[in-house]
Amino acid sequence: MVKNNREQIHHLLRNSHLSVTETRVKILELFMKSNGALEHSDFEKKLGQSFDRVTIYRTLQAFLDKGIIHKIPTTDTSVRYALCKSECSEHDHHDHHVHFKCEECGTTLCLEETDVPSIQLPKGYAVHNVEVVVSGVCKQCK
Amino acid sequence: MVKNNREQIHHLLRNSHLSVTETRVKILELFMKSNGALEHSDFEKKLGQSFDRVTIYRTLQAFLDKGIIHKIPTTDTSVRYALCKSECSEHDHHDHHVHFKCEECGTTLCLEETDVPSIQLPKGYAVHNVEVVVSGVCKQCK
DNA sequence: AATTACCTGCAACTAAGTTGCATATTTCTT
DNA sequence: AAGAAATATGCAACTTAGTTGCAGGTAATT
Ligand SMILES: [Mn+2]
Ligand SMILES: [Mn+2]
Ligand SMILES: [Zn+2]
Ligand SMILES: [Zn+2]
Repeated sequence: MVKNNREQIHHLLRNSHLSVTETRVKILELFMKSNGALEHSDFEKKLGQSFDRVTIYRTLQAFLDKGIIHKIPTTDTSVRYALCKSECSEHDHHDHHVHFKCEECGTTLCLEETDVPSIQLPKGYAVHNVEVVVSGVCKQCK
Repeated sequence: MVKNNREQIHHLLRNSHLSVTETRVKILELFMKSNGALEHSDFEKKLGQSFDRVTIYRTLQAFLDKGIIHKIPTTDTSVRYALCKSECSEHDHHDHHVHFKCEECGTTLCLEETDVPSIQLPKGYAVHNVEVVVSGVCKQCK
């Protein structure tokens, strides 16, 4: 039997020891139905003014802490967020996939199938994490 | 005969069709003597209040446009800048090296010797640029 | 030295992010 | 199912980041 979204979300939140609130459910629904990564302003736009800005900041921070979402690096000041699809948990993210930013449509995608390569650094550096962000033109825009 | 810094800077600016001004020289000197990448607040700190914030923004933007500096992606809202050591020019950056962020001291470094690997994306994506940011512990901090 | 081109500082504004605290909502306990 | 405890939210107030127009200043060109 297939769980519906609401149920999934409920379990996700409970497993992360977060209480189930309207804001959190709405934001998770947004993540689930959206194609690419989302940035803060997307939430303000898509949720209208039904939720306070501060609540959205705090919700995203909570999701990050619990390993529900991850950040994607950018060269501008925006911060992009996407759902963790692997089994991330509190303080233990392992989203070892490549991210793609389309220069045409602006969408940022998680390429779950594309692993980050291992990088050989000069002697003396300890590597903890490798982020790869590719930019170019996406399938849709070609 | 070895050129001194001032002369180098002068030539760099003239070659980029930028006039030689105090702000630009000071900011380039800062880049040259600093170890890692710099962010906007570093300039305000290190230059004191001798220059207007706006001037610093515009100076960095001009350097970016001319291929004198490049940005380094981060997962926070800060933007880091570093000198281009390869032969970048107006609207044509090619800094194909890996960046390293130390989790201990916070320094962000250009690892000029470490090339970014080529990445094989799923069919349908056109790749224009690949950014690699490694985090971990640097030589000094180990 | 004068003219032109370009750069800078200021003011005013918009957007982004943080913190403390009172109130509201959710969860736990009985 | 009701009350107590724990947690989340909204608001206000504040800080930091970034943008734009414009007047005056500095650098380059002749
Ligand atoms: Mn991702
Ligand atoms: Mn670099
Ligand atoms: Zn696209
Ligand atoms: Zn370090």
